[in-house]
Amino acid sequence: MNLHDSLTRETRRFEPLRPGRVAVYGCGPTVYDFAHIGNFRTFAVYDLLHRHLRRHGHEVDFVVNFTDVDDKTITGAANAGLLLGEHTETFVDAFLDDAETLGFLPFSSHPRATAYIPAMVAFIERLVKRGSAYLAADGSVYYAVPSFDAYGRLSGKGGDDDAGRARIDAEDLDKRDPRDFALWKPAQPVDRDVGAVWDSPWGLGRPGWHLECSVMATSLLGDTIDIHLGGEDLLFPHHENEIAQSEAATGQPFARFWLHVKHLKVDARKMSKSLGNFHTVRELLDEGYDPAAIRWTLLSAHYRSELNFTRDGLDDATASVQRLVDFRRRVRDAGETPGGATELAPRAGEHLAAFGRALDRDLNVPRALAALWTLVREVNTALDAAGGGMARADREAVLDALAGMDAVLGVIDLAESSRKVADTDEERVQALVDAREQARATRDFATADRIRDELATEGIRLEDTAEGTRWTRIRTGP
RNA sequence: GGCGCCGUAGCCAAGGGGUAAGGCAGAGGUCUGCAAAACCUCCAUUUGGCGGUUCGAAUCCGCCCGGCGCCUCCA
Repeated sequence: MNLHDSLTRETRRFEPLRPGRVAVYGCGPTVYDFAHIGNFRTFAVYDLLHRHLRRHGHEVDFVVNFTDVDDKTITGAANAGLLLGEHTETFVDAFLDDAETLGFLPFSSHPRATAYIPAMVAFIERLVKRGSAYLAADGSVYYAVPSFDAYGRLSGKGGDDDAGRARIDAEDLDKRDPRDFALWKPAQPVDRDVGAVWDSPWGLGRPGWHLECSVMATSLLGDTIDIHLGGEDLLFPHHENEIAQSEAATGQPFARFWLHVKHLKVDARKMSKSLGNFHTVRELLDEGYDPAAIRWTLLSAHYRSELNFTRDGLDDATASVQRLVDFRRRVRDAGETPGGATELAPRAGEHLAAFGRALDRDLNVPRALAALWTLVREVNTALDAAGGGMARADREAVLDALAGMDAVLGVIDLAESSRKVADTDEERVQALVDAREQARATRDFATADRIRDELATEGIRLEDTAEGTRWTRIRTGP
């Protein structure tokens, strides 16, 4: 498969450093609030990559951290009158809930920054020893950017002639270079209030944000990882700083591929609380949207393209997901016709292969979806022509192809699970459907249509077929 | 100001030197008591505008217009 590497700005073939085992690190949420739909676009792409790597037969060590100590988490805890851990726990749990809602495969591990403080201290000591970091008069330990020649290679920013250099103000006076960044910060009163202080050779304090990811990544995955992911905003300075720290400490290349996910916009504007277009997953669920439709929407554009998140888009996605659910059900329920496989079986295999090839091209989901819809249309056409039946071998091949595609898309089972009805409800619906059948038998269409309309308002769709009336719970959006 | 990205039909969205994938919506049709679902047909001589390179450009180059991101611990 090929992936686009932000560092070299080229798309090239990806092979794991260790055959069959891929080491991936994705910058995770800062747990100071509920993650929003934009955050989840990025994480949905993590899940997409995770699933596709597994489709390739790789074992994947996929680490997604929780940043549970930084300015925002500390401020949030202080405002809530809680200890840091008490405050962040809520949002850690919420993230894991939302991830499950959106059908994410469990990641290999979710390290919390606060669990890696000793490793961070040791990491800083190595950097100080190597002359890459220094203790400043204010008690902070800073990374010395000028000591790292390759600084700026990833982002094209941060050269010593950069305009940002002018950004020197009072708080930077203790730095040797304005680009230097904190690895360790001395304890402030608010830090002590919420319990965000740890001991170190430089006194009580807490780690700098950039350091956290370098330490968790190298601790869990080794000095050189295969793929490092993040939102596009993290390219500078976060990822630039991660490279500088990690490579200075280990002497090894840090990440072989850097993938950056483009931000989504909402109604063509940047998402922000002031514009009122700030959505969380749970809010969208409360409005009645299907989790599978949200997932579909987040994945439907290429990850390096801007994605405009709209209600219309969610409605489109709802329809697409419903069509897939209907399709799988139709194939599963199809009557069996005698004989062996026809041309349908090899065609299904070809479409699955095309689907995989598209994803191999830097996770090109839109192109992959074209293969999916071609499969759907060809099989539906064949079913129509054959009066709704198909050969067993064909059906198995089609279902295998569909399962192979959905192993990456992950929407069909997710959609089915949100369409379950309670048993009692089922009896009531069936009774109404039976009553309608009686009415139809006597050509009392007024009654029949009234029942159908009533059920429609509950999201129950009726279909009169040659084998009788079938009913299905569908999703049509809020 | 510095660095970078984007502009494809009503909407969403691929392609990225060889003659515009796919989905949604819409129109007509098959099926149906009527529907629904499904299928068939139609739906961009054209890819923000103007030039240029080329046998050939949506794809390359230049300029212009419009939108956006990063440079502030926002995914």
